[in-house]
Amino acid sequence: MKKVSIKDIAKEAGVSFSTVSIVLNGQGKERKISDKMITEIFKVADQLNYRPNQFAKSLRTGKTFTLGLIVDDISNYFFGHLAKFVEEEADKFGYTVMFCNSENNEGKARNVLGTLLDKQMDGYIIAPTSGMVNEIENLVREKKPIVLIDRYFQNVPSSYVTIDNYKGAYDSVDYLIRQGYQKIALVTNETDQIQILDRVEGYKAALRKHKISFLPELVKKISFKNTEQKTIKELETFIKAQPAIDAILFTSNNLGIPGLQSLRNLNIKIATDIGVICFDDHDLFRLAFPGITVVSQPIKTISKKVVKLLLDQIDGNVSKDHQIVLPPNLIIRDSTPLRS
Amino acid sequence: MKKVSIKDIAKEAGVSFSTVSIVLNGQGKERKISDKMITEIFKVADQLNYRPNQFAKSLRTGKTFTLGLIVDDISNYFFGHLAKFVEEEADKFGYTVMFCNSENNEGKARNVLGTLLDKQMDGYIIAPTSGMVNEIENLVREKKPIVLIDRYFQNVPSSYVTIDNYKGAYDSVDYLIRQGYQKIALVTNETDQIQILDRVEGYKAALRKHKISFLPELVKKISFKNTEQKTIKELETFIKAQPAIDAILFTSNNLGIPGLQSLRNLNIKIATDIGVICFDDHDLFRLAFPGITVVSQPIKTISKKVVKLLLDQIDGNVSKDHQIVLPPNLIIRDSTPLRS
DNA sequence: CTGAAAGCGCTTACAG
DNA sequence: CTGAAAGCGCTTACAG
Repeated sequence: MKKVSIKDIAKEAGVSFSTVSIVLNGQGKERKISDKMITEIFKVADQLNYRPNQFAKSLRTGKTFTLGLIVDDISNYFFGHLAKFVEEEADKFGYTVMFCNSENNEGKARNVLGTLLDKQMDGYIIAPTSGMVNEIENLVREKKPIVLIDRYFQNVPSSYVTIDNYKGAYDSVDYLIRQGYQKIALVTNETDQIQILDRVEGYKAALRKHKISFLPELVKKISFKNTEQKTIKELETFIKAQPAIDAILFTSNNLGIPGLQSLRNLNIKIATDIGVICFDDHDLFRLAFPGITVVSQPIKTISKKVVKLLLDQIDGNVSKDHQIVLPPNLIIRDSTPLRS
Repeated sequence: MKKVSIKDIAKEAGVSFSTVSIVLNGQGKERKISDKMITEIFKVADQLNYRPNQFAKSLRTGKTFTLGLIVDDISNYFFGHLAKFVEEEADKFGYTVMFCNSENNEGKARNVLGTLLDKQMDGYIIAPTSGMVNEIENLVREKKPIVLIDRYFQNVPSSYVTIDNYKGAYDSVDYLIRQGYQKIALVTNETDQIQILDRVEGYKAALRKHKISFLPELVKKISFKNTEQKTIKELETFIKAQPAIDAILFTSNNLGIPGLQSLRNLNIKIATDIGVICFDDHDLFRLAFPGITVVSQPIKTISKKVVKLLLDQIDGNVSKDHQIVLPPNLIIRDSTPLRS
């Protein structure tokens, strides 16, 4: 079961192996190789079940037809679906994808980026951790094809695709207030990542618009390092300490899901006792009873845009519009009824 | 920003590039390269920020330090978590993982396997579709490192890691009957995949044990090709047609989640009106109200075993116990109360 | 102790 | 129309 190479085909077909290479790469016609030779070579290649050695190819051409994807956590609803659609889209163009989880942790993120760089991906799709600014800056400077997702760095001129996070939060809070909620808590992560900061700003702006004063004690920040259990406990404590709260905006799934658990533990009824909105849709929110109102991201569109942007860079076509901000979608369910 | 190679280091350090290669591969000591040379070479490599070209390496050594993972759908709870843990585990040993979705579709599955083969993964982790028997058989015959997950082929002597699906279903139905349920429906997929067939067998066996006769009309089979909407509709029709049903066992998430939706649409109350158990845990089942009783798979353990088995094969250590069947875990929640 | 050389499997100017 | 040759960046016997 020896691996068959271009030489084996050459021997079998009675030509030099350069000719084989040319034909197999579809340049037979333009190089005026005789038709019968072309047919013959393809036949032999087929018979021997030839599969080109990709290393050799990559070593020569520098291309790998592989995209690197770094996300926080692939088992997360948002990133899992993103990964799926990215793979689907990349597959259409003959690319495969290699994924790594950063666990939202600087060290791990830098390591996996290093590994992907060593394996010379043709392009990179990265949800960057805060500490990666320098690495990303370098990649951009070196003109490596790269598209950031979910967040970006304001001072780094990279391509990215995100949603309008400010608007997502603004619309949610505006909607809550119109529904009659007044004491709206914000549960968010302790981070300087732009997508989170924008959500916080959107929250504040909506309060301002309605002349409701911003109360720092209604904002709870959770560390990325928390276990889910710890988050649940912290949220219980927070909610108990602020009994006047009549609604909560969670800035992510990772917060909203334990949040639901905390509310259940405290025996606080969603909709009846408290309004709830969460960023990012999820099967749970769709099917929970009551259904949870969410700010949903158009994950499929994001994935398509990301792959498009990246392949354009790889192919040397500079996209003029390489920083894409998509509109979020407020999906109203039963967790935010009119406040009586 | 030219890529620095081993030659650049050699020139800088004033030695031949073979020496550099030897030192960088940590064989300096045993090849008795002088200590100062070793230090010098490492220093230069560091200064020049040298990163070895992996193609060249792979071309010579045949190793890629990459594992290929083929799952039905990475955005699925079970496979997403599996992928995460596999990556985590592989990372510990210096391997990265390339993933592909088969979409449970023969053509796609065969394609992605071909691509991974071309890219010469060091090993393969595959949730095989039914049509892949021949491909898997070939891989096994060619002694390619491979471990199947979630299901396997009875006539192919490959490594695999699954749970005891028969027992999972048996225990669930046995439990339901002890709780007083009598008319237990089974909602499953239309497939000949072993993990599903085993679940069906477990269901039948438990009925037999309790001398409840098996009624074919209580079994609903759903096609993998269905959209979620179609499944919801089909399940509504099925449930309406069998009003005597007092419990349902769903053999997978992809069935249970639309199932919950169907029940809601029909205004049938889980726990009060009907008992529900589903295969594979999920955030939704944990936090739904009422919480859904599930047959949970030890995903982390599965992932560890899979990677262990695969790396053993890669390293040429034949594991005696290469077909692992782990016990499932019946997690009892509120969807299966004592039937009054 | 260290270096020259072959070779992994390709692609691609170049020559004829 | 087709082939000989160089080279991508490494590793690894082999020689001295």
